Amino acid sequence: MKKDIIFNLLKNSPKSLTAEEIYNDMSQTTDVNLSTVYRTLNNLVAKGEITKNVRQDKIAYFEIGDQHKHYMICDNCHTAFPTENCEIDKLARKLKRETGFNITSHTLEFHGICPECINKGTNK
Amino acid sequence: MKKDIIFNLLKNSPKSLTAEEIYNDMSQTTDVNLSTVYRTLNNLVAKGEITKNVRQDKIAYFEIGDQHKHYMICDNCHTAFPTENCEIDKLARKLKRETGFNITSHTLEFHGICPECINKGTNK
DNA sequence: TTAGCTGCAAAGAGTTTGCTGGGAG
DNA sequence: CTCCCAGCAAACTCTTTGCAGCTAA
Repeated sequence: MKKDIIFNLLKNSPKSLTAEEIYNDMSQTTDVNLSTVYRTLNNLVAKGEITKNVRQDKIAYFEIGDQHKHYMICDNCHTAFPTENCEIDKLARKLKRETGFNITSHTLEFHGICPECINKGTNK
Repeated sequence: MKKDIIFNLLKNSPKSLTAEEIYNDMSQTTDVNLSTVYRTLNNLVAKGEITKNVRQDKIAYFEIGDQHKHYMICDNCHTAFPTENCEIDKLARKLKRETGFNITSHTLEFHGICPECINKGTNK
């Protein structure tokens, strides 16, 4: 089942993946259609097994539900650097308490220029 | 100049606006084209006068640069409730110090169900 | 047989772009 | 006269959907 292949790709990836990345990867060993990838991913999201996150580039990134990560994204080379420590949960709980809003998820994204691009002076 | 109309709409709005909202609003008094709205908004963003933020719904929201706000978005009624206090700047400074990444902006978005929808029990 | 996967092609939504005419300085 | 602004239509990108055939239980 292609669902398993997709799930495993996500499971073994250290970073979140786009539908296209998954499609390209799978294509090397399996016969797949992009629609199938999207459809499967949406199924997994609906089941709560994976997470979907739309970034500033308007592209949806998927990852296994439990590997909650935030990223620092370089506006020059577009690399996404994961940030482990998420102190937002504290803030979320505080907001929940103060407003009665039942917060179930959040997204956080930092933008700027990564050290490498700063050194290379390749900033546009 | 339509740029001024657009800028003022954003200036007088308590919340961030989408290109379409701006277009609809302007259309009542002025003759405009959606492309013009987009083009003007992108100009303003390039000049740093306004800010563009793509949310999970894949729609770009614009606001005046200095009114930095985050939102709690109800997944049921889709209303966006602004959150004033942004403690992310602290985190950003810390990350900058630890990683050398020059963070210039960030986005934060909370998702869940708002008090009103919880009470009404209209959750799907 | 019944239900759930697929592939394929077409549709959709939001946004961008090329080309052209117009108005401001 | 230049140059920037605006309108229009077409193009683009990522994603979704309808339809039909297949496959597994």
